[in-house]
Amino acid sequence: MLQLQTIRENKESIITALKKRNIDAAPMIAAVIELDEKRRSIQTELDGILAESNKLSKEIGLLFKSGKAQEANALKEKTAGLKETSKQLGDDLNATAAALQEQLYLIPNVPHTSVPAGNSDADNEEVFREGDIPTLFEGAMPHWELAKKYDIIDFELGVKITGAGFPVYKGKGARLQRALISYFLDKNTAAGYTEMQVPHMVNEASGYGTGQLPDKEGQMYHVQADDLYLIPTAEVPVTNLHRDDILAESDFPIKYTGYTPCFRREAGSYGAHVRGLNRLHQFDKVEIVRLEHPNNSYQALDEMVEHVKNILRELKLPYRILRLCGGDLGFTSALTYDFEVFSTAQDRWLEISSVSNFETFQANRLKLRYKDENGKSQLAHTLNGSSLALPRVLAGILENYQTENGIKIPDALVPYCGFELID
RNA sequence: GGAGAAAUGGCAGAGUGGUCGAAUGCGGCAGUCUUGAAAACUGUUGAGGGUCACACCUCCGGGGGUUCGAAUCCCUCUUUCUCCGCCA
Repeated sequence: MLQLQTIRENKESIITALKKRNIDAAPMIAAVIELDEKRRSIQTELDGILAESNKLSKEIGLLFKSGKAQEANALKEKTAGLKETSKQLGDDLNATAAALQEQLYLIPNVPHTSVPAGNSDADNEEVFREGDIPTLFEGAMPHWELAKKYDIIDFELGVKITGAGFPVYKGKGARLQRALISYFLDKNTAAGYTEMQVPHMVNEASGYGTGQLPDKEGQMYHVQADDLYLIPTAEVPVTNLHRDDILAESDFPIKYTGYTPCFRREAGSYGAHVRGLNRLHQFDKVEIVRLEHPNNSYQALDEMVEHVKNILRELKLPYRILRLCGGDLGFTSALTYDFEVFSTAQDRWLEISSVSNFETFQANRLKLRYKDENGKSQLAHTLNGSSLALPRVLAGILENYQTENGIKIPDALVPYCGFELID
């Protein structure tokens, strides 16, 4: 959520910047400004009436104390009208504030100046590429066939017990999953991220805090009996750890990592690109989250990108980094780098990590602030990234490391797996 | 699941209808003293709206109500604690 003050002061530049997202924000901004002005004028009027009625109440108290009941009762009558008006104004104020809030929720984050214009993922800008794309032997398979051949992931069993998009990992497949989780967590904690285990369900306030609500309501599984949401990413519970906090400048940086399963309804997804591990309703992910001073957040973003690079380098997977264009940029993000691993057998790139700076967009919803050197409250910056999402890393490993004798385990993972080959 | 108690500023903890945005202690910050630090002493120290700045307004777990007036009374929800039951 953008800050009102920022909108008031930078109306034109916000509208211009949001054009990169291919939206005309002018009507929304105009609505916000109008509602804001209305809200403030109602507030001013209401404040005056409340001030008067506060004053009268005090006088009445004093009159009663000094035994002047008659005068007191006369004043009481005066307050009746004020009460009526203030009730009405109060209702007005609430309605206007709610409408304003609703309108603010509709406006996405302002893209960073480096974000390229564009409509779709075709317009994303490749900024880095590394690693050799292996030459596979004749008869190399995509991961869903490998999974079946070596009996390490069973999609049908998942369908039986739950439904499509809920795979069952078996034997060495399960062990490799666990190995990846431990390996990622170790890499992240070694880089100074504190490991956290958080709930896998969150309440509504948390959903609003990081921006999944109300924008992506239909993407989350909602447990209606208890009004809780299954998390679509660890970003939600981890970032919300500091909802409503006021930090000291010296608290920065705050760096967390956490492993969680992630649940996504993926309503409307279909086709070849959702085969196998490419798109799931439940998958595992290790996330990194940072809370930063605004002056340092872009440096932090670069550090996160370097960190993820190091992991992919160590896994010896061919990958590239894209700077997302305005049309592909998430609602809450100001700048996002996507990491993609090349799937040799599928001959396409698979997104395995997304690293973003949300600037103050989430912090404003979270009321996540810090005290600056003048003792004033300022919004912090929040960032997060996958480090890393398991299914597509697994797909990349299976497909790129396959040999005629089985699937080799990347050297870095052998100590975690306890075996070198899936055969 | 049943019975009872409670929720107040960063923390602890007073406050049961007006003089309370809230005593006191701890912590934080600034100053005095000191070569420096500690101790001691003095001052200061919640959040939000509003204003050029003041004024002013709102907030004592959330929501609603009673009253001229609510941290204080009533209703309701949530959470925590104690006892009982159940349980990985």
